[in-house]
Amino acid sequence: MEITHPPLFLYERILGDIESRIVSGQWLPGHAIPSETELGKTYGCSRMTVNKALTQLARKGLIERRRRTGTRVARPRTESAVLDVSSIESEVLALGLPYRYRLLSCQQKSADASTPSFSTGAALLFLRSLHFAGNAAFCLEQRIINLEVVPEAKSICFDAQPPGAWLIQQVPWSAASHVISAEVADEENAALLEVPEGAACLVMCRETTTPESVVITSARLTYPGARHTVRAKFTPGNSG
Amino acid sequence: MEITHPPLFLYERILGDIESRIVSGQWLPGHAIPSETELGKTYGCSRMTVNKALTQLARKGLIERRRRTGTRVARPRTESAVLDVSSIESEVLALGLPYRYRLLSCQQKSADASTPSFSTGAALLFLRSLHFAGNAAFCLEQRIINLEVVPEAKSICFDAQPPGAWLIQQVPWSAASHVISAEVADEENAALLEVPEGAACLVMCRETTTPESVVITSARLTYPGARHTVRAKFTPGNSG
DNA sequence: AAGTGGTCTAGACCACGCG
DNA sequence: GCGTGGTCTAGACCACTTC
Repeated sequence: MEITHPPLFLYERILGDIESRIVSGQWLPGHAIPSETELGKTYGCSRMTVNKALTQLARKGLIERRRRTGTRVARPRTESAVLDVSSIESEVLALGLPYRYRLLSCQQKSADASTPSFSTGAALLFLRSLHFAGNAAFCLEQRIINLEVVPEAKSICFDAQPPGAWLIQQVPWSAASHVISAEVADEENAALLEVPEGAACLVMCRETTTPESVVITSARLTYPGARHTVRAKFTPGNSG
Repeated sequence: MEITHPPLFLYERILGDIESRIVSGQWLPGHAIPSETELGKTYGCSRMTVNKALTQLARKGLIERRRRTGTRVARPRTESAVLDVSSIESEVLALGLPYRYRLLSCQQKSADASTPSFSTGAALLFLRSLHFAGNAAFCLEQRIINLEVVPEAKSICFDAQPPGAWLIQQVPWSAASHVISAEVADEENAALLEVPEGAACLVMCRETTTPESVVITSARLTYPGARHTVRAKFTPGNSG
């Protein structure tokens, strides 16, 4: 499917060409994109047409434009532009509390029926870790990393560095989907999060995928419901 | 605060002028906006400059443009562009289940310390209702409507029509903020939602405000955690 | 047929930021 | 200085839709 191309305008073609080079990883974050005049010559069109394409890409956040230095591929700053969740560390610091992180476990296993998001047999890295705000437990993270896509993760030590922070540096532009739900804490999670057994928890599951729809990583974040909320603000026209 | 306007470009001025007329309710949904050529004469500029402003407004979804018939103020189709929650009815229908609605209670009271979002003394309408998907309870809605802003609500019968569906027709463009959290069901809510007492529930609180930051309505939606999730999808560049 | 939006042009000038 | 992006122009042609 996905045959939506009838009479493509020139600026749409330019936009699509550049976007696919970025999203495929061919042009990595920091890569210099030709100037408007150069692209105008390449496509045999005026600078205004090129400008229209590049301006829209900049508004989307895929590229960063500066005078004199030119246009470069931007580096993703958040795991989700929808919910604006950059990292748990910055969430905690935004509350004015000191941030601390502890790795609970880390092991390598192959994908099977219990991990339907990953193709069977793929090498996976399973991580469990706790994030603290001040002295209180803030969030329990259960992370799976697809080593077929990010083999470098094998040789990284996640004792000091949370996997989310490392991954956001590694993986170029990618898509993410979220599902938020509510659960009561079982005995184990209650002990870890320092809440009574049966307390309500907010669970956020995030899956990040490559343009080819291969899951790069899945994160399951469990927050004590009484201590955490997800906020979203909307003023008309924030999506333009 | 909010003095960020130093050297405003002309297209930004045009865009802002039109946006504020829409968002203030001066131009209601359906209102015809002058054509590009007319606006070009009004502002003493070329059509391209007007086009840049109007194109951006159309991308934001505030206006709808059609050839020959011209440009009109769009009508909001969702209570939140961020979470894409149009109405509970369409949520249920999207699951392929028949939708049913029942009003539990409806009473008028004045704002006091228990309703900090509304200025003290304001006339408020309190509604409690249940939404069903098939035969199962889907969501408990606790709604407060500010009658100072929407006095028409006094004479509306919410027995058959959910308040959210009615409000979205009434109120023009407005801003909404969301807070999502988790709670366990107390005895009353458990009975209404047909879940065991102590079950985890997802609670979404939404406040819709006028441009002057007066709260029009507040909605507290309680979903059985096991039966409902909030989904958000993100592909790079959806916000451009 | 007429008027609308949509794209595109081949110029222009300016502001910025690096050398 | 000089090259970059950013805006703006005064035209143009086309597609579409209603009349």
